[in-house]
Amino acid sequence: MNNQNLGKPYIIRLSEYKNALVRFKTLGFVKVFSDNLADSVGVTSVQVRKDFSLFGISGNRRGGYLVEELIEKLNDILGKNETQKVILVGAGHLGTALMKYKGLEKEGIKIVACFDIDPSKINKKADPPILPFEELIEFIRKNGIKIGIISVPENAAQEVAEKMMSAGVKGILNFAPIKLRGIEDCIISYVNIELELENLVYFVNAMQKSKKNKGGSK
Amino acid sequence: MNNQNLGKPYIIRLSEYKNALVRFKTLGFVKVFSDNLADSVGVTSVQVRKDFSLFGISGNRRGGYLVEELIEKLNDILGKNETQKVILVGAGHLGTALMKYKGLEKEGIKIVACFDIDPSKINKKADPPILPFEELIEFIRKNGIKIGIISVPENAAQEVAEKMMSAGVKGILNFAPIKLRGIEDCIISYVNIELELENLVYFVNAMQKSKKNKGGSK
DNA sequence: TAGATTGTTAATCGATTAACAATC
DNA sequence: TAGATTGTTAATCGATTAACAATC
Repeated sequence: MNNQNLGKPYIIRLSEYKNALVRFKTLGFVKVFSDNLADSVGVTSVQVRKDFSLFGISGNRRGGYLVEELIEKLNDILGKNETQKVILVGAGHLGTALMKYKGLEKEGIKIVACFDIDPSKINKKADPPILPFEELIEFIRKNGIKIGIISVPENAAQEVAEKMMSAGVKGILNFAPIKLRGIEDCIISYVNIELELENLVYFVNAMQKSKKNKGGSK
Repeated sequence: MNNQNLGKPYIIRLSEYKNALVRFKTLGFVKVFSDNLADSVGVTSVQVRKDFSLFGISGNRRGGYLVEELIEKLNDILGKNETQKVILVGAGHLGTALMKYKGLEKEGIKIVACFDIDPSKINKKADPPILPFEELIEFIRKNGIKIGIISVPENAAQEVAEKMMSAGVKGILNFAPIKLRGIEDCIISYVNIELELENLVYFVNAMQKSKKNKGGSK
């Protein structure tokens, strides 16, 4: 995804290192080398050490890093000490998939409520509850929500974003395939599945062509 | 999604320009300026012209670009002249959302079949049909499929990828939150929702902190 | 001690932006 | 012609990589 999103690629990598470390820990590892992390995340070991040095994380020369300690430090940097409460707008197919997805909770991210304009989708007893769109602003204010996910159709996304921002949301993850106009102090991030596929199509085609032109040599 | 994906960020942008142009066209535009495209995609107009020049696309000095013609050229570059047939493995919540999603067809991308190991999910009459996982390799070979989407749990993703590649798939879009070991002539792309959210959490936290430290000034 | 690994400084690479020339 | 816009060359910026010093 490349992509089109927030700068600072090393933050994404820190999350990836952290996830790899958690897997290493379940395997019983006590220490790791930058090489292990590099392999697991698909970067070079220099990259790993460089990223760590950016945040003052140091290991033991010759002895690698202590898994437990490193996870702790990374969680601290990434702000993962407390569960992040996020809201979701749009209870369509994708929204439902996100609500049902267990992977988020594992990362300390909890969808605390979903909102939709379709009255037939409202279900206040569900977990997370699906509430009427009109209650969005009040809910955000009351619960101090800082992060929202948008999974509504393209033509509704901008309005949803504006309501979120007006109520105090500071970070939006937008699945609608459209650029949102934001305000200065809100960070907007995108996941655009069409775009990812189109990109893949282009590179697959390009590869096939270049192979043909080279007359079948690799 | 920043990020973690294929290089060449301008290809993603070309898709974005193309999408914007399609919208302009429905609004009745006959020509556009690089400034219009820049605004709509969220880049500068120099970026737009630079990207075009990379592919030998030129407009009319003083007169902008003809919408129709530009769409044509971009579609040509992006390989969008014929419908792209892709397959999907994993008919869980996310997989189902992808099958139901109309946005792909609009972009000339068609999920022609889905595969799952759970017998209760098989439905050969559905559109797209949901077939047994054992039929994956044969289907790919018979239909010359080049692109596959993986939406299975983390621990199954590598096996699925290997089966796909062995049958001739050259591009994979992976939704499982794990790095896949690939082969030389297959391009692997990632969409990782947890990672996007964790990234957002970090930057929202960072912003809040920096605001506090500056004593409330913007 | 020698070897393996970390951590940092400098070089390289690629992408974006600035400056400006071309021209309708 | 003057003004607006395109298109290109050069400068800048940031991220990655190479080289190497430090040290357990």
